[in-house]
Amino acid sequence: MEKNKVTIEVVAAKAGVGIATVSRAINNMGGISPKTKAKVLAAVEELGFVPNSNAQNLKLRQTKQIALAVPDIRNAFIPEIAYSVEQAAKYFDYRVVQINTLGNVRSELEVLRDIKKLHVDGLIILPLAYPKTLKDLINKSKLPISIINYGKKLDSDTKADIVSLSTQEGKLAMEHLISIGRTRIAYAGAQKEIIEERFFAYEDALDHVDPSLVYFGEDFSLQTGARAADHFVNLAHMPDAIYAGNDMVAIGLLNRFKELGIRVPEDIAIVGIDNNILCAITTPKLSSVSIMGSEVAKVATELLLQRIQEQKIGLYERVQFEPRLFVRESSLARTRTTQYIE
Amino acid sequence: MEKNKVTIEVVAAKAGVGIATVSRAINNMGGISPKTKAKVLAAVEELGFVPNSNAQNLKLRQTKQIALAVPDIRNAFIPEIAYSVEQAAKYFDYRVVQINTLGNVRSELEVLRDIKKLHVDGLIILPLAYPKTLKDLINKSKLPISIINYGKKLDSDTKADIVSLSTQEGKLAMEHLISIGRTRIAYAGAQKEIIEERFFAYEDALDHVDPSLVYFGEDFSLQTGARAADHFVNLAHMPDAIYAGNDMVAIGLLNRFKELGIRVPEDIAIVGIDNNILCAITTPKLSSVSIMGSEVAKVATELLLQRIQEQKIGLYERVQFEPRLFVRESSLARTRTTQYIE
DNA sequence: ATCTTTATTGGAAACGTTTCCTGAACCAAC
DNA sequence: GTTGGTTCAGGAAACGTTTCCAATAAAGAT
Repeated sequence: MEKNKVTIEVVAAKAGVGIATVSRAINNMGGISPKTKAKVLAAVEELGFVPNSNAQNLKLRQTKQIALAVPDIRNAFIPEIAYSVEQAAKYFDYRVVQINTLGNVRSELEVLRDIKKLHVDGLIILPLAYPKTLKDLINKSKLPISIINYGKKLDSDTKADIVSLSTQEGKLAMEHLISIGRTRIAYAGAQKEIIEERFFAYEDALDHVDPSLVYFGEDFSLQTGARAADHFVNLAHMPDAIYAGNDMVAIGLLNRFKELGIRVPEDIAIVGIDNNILCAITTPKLSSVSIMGSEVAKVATELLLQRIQEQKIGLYERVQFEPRLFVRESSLARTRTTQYIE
Repeated sequence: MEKNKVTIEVVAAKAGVGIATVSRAINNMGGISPKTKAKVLAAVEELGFVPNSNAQNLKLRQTKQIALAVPDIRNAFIPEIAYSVEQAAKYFDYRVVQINTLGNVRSELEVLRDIKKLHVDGLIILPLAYPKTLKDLINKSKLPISIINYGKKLDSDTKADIVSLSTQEGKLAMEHLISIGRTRIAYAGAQKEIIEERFFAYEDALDHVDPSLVYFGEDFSLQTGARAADHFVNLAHMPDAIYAGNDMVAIGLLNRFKELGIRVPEDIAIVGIDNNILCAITTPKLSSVSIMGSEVAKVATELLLQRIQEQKIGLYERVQFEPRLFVRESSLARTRTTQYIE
């Protein structure tokens, strides 16, 4: 690897000054005459000197890095979040280390447990589940943490800034389906343990839950959607609307229904959640509720970095973003159906 | 930030040994009796000691981190690559720092120029363009670099491992369109400077290029596809097939054609490139050529980390991955069209 | 019992910065 | 020309490891 041995000392020698002076010059601090400063900077330039960040960080007790732990960068709205975090961090001159927890609760806890080994100044985590251990580990941790809260209310005494993706998106979706006159509404998503709120919203919106209208798959994927479609189709009494736990599931439903010759929204209306880029390109276009992922990521990052820089302790923020409903073809009201059918 | 002041010295005191012994214990090196080792490890456990990586790295002259510079994590097959890199790096106990160059050539060069400031042991870069400066900067750099080569042949004297996403994917796509009997084939993509090979494959596959059948948009996006569709529709003599520079463009075409009442593949066949997850969920399903992104990313990462660990110098690898064609509905041959139309 | 050899151990230097603190140099004012 | 106050510069300590090297203890050979 043959690193350049250009250290601050070499620069000092070249410029004919002491190392302290070089340090002052490159960090442009006061207490140095413009003339020597220029001299030093010239030497820096000529030698191509770059301060060794390990040494700097060792001395300054920081790393200028934060970690971003997400379930899986390949999923739905995560790239958007990763992007948003990276951009916000860059503004503070911070780098982002990427960690995929792989939808594995154990590895989420591991991240927190080994957080010191991570070699970062702070952590942004988007947890999949919220076992009691999670809060304990967070509260025990000395590191600033921002949580991007996905669906579940966290105990208020959690020692972290929490930016919540709305917990109302399910309600919004359900209200929408009801408002367009659907009465037999189904739910499709992963087992409720993963993102409970999504399913609770379903229960809450209905007087009575028909168990046959609830389909729990393994995950929030296209496959889950396809299997859910098969399940609903085989019912004696099919639903007339489906609230899908996320867009991938919704698209899985859409596809399978198309293959089965079931019309959306005439036979069944569908609403997804996340409002990802795919919604606009499915057939029919998918109605969806946006949870404002990139805005949330930005705020979570800013809170974290402010906390780090100000060495703020306690006074944890709670920010809640409101969801937005985007009505597209998959949930047009029946009275307007003719506009859609060509 | 109130760091734990648990240093190796505290552990040494607790265990009643010297600091050198502690170091030997935690890095399980030889020359230490099992008994003392156990004693030290117990103290480590009890105090929750975690070695300060800045100090370690300063001493060892490494960072245990690599940077991944991609145009934009939100685009098409990039998340897959980022994921693959992270997983491969984890295997070597390395972390990945994420950088989005934002499709900006200048910022790509900046990454290379400031590579020392990046505080990493190596770099994986997926460049958008290949100005002469790029090679110069790479060759001048002392840091190990793996290039994920996207479409353009690099000079063979580039001092980096190069893993190439195939340059034959365009050829494959064109041959496919020709094989299903299409004669008036168009191209849609970004201006040719960005990924030249994609367009060159188009030129190479044809005896004569009709300029009206070539549409260059600003980028490889849905919008570019939509605009291309408008362009082709207004032609006196429409194409009967389109080779799209990537899937997003292809999907943009697909959508706009649907709105315009033009049938795919009956009126116009379409083939995209990347074979991303969307291909299976469009209507009609999109034929596409996969460039094997995650395999490429894995190999690029492994080469980089091997180079780092073995301190290998010179002997740069060139790996080429072959593309794979996935035929779906958007490019079914006309004789089989009836199978598709319901 | 004495002398080698081997297995463990601890002290101290080094990695490359930042920063405290002391010292020199300069200037103005008496 | 001495004094007092600024301003600027440099030496050295400290950050928390790893590792060389010397030292000690244990063990084996004579």
